[in-house]
Amino acid sequence: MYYSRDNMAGLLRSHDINPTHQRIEIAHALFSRQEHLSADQVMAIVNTRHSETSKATVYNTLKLFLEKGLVREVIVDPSKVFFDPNTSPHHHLYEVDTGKLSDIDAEHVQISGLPPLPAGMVTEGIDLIVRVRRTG
Amino acid sequence: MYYSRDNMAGLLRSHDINPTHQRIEIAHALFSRQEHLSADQVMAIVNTRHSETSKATVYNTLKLFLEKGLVREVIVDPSKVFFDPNTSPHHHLYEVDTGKLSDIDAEHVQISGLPPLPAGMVTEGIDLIVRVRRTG
DNA sequence: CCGGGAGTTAGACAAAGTCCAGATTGCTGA
DNA sequence: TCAGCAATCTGGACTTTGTCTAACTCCCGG
Ligand SMILES: [Mn+2]
Ligand SMILES: [Mn+2]
Ligand SMILES: [Zn+2]
Ligand SMILES: [Zn+2]
Repeated sequence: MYYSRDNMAGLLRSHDINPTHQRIEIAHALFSRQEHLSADQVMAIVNTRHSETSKATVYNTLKLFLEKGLVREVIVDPSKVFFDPNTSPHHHLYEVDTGKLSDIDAEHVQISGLPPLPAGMVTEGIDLIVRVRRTG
Repeated sequence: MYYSRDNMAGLLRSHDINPTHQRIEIAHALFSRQEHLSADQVMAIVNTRHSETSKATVYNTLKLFLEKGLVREVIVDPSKVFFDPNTSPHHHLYEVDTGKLSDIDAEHVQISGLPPLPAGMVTEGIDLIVRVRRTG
């Protein structure tokens, strides 16, 4: 298994993150599933096993992962942030009824005709979210 | 002035909304400015004048406007929702440092190569957000 | 061993938003 | 005119998501 707990320490180190027990568990929750998880979901997953991890540590760790570029943030639900272990360029499909969030490969998506940026500004990212609903 | 208080009643009626005093004030706050406002900002604006409007009414009214298609929601800041009086198709430029949010006309923007939707799904909207930061 | 820095923790706190039961408002029909 | 009624509004309690802090634990080098 590529994203086994054992491999998490190396992954963390390669992103300049000191691998502690809690950080390994949190990384494993995200990377073994390859899903978009909220902080709450991460905490629930990590704490079903053993050794309780505190809320503060979950939030601290997710923020650290974000700063170090290990995960990315997806802002799509007005009430919570999702953390995304997939940092390659991609877009999102959001089912508004169910809250289900899935990836859209950026490879074949073309965005053209954007106006030039205001001077002194640099693009940090372009988020494309396709909001869908079940027909009815 | 096109978006005077006097014209708000008609605008509300044309969207099947019973124009009450509070609803007119809230619509006026949004439409006279043509800006993206949070619920908090709306409440602050409405209450600088007279006749306090309660938090519950601000939230209820904004949700009603949303359902009736009078305004749209912009989800871009993880901590609060912005309400947008511009319901024509357009995209957004978000300055992550300052929180400043501005419109990008959709007219010349082309998005191509999106994969087909899952069966039984219909697109509710496509949100494109360009996140920018001041060079430094 | 011991000291110190990095990491973790409980729990208080804050901000955004929801909910509810009671008060107000503004019609309407007698 | 005005009582009755439905729609709307309200204060305030509550929930959820996230932040902060001061104390505690862990671990490593000397
Ligand atoms: Mn708000
Ligand atoms: Mn929040
Ligand atoms: Zn993703
Ligand atoms: Zn807009």
